[in-house]
Amino acid sequence: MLDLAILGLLHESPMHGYELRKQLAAKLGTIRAAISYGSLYPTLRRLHTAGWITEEAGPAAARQTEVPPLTSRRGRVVYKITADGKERFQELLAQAGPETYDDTGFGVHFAFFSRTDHDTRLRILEGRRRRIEERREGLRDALSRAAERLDAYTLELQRHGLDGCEREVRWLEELIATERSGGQPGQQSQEGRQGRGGREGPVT
Amino acid sequence: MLDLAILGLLHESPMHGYELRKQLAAKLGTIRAAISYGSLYPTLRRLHTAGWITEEAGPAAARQTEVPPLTSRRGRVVYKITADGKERFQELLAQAGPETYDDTGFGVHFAFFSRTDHDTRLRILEGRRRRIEERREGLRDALSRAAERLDAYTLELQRHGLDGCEREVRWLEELIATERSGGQPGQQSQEGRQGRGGREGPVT
DNA sequence: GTTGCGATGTATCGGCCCGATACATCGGGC
DNA sequence: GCCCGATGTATCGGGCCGATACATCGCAAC
Repeated sequence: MLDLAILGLLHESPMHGYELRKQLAAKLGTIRAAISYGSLYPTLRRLHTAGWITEEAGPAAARQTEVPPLTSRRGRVVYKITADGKERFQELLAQAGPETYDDTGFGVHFAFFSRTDHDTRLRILEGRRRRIEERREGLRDALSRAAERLDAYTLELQRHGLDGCEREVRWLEELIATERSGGQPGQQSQEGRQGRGGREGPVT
Repeated sequence: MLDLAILGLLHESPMHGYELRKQLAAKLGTIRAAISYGSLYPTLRRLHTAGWITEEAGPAAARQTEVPPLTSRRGRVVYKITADGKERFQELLAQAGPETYDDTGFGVHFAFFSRTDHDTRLRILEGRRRRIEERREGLRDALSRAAERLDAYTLELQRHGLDGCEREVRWLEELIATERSGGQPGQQSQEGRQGRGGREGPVT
């Protein structure tokens, strides 16, 4: 999953690790806290070994190449996607396994939807919807069957979860409808959206 | 986190691993998919080593004690909480670190709120609210600052995340208000709740 | 002017947890 | 009589996290 996210960001522009982490947090902040360095650097190494990215000494280190490193000077490393990496990125984008529909997997795929083709987008949205619907049904069953056997707080947790599922399904329905009509998300199709943060430009 | 959940369930009644996993899924299904055996058994072993639970041969194995195990017969193992374990459980319930406020940590704590004292409940609910409010502010900033630089799908993901935060905060506000007034969740304080799944019995 | 602090930056280590896999029992349907 | 799905215990490789260490740079306070 990290592979996809990193390849996707490096596809936009080369970067060093620290910057990568910040961008990752900005792009995926809604779905996962913040990727830790303990994951980032090993993953970058793995991607490098596989030939999907290159590692180059950045300006900070290059500045010092003439002076031999007295105190083992560690420069910044700039990572760059390769042609193979771009291919791999497309491959990861298109393939939709079970892990594509869980919270994290779906979030990462969705974040790169502008680079994904129409059919794949639709397939992933529908797969995700099915997944959430199953979770919702499970919750509904649990609530109607075992309502008396659970304490008030567990019950409230289930109800809140059920609400969340219903909200998620509505959101997905809207996205699927927009997708089928060939539009992009963001231009309000219904009355239910007041101008929040950014953009409310005219229909493209 | 698993420690707390397992100890909490074993506090209700002794169980073997398979049953434990099912109950865990039922109780925490809204917050984490389903605890895997690759986590469960090592954790149980750890709890046993620490002296917080005991492992006993269950009926299926006991039935065969007279016949020497020809084919290394593996019986079911029943786990039971000890006095130390109950103490540890209370300790884990009361202590609220940063990880108490993330999605999983909060969910697990909340699921055992009926065994948590009033003050701790309030402290955790408020800590969680603060956490979500911070996430919400970060998202709001990102949306107002970088709206033009993001593609439509990333933007939509942020908006959906922001909605989720606002919903979560409203939910927490309600719970905090209920908590302060000394009530239990579930008895609708506002008009906004129609009878869904289970229970709408009279006030206890 | 130096001292100290927060942001930038790279990297590892122990440990939790997951998914896949293996193996064994048992009840019931075909 | 046979297979299949539910029940049940257990391990292994690997991904990812939190804590930690180390190093540089700009800037503000003293």
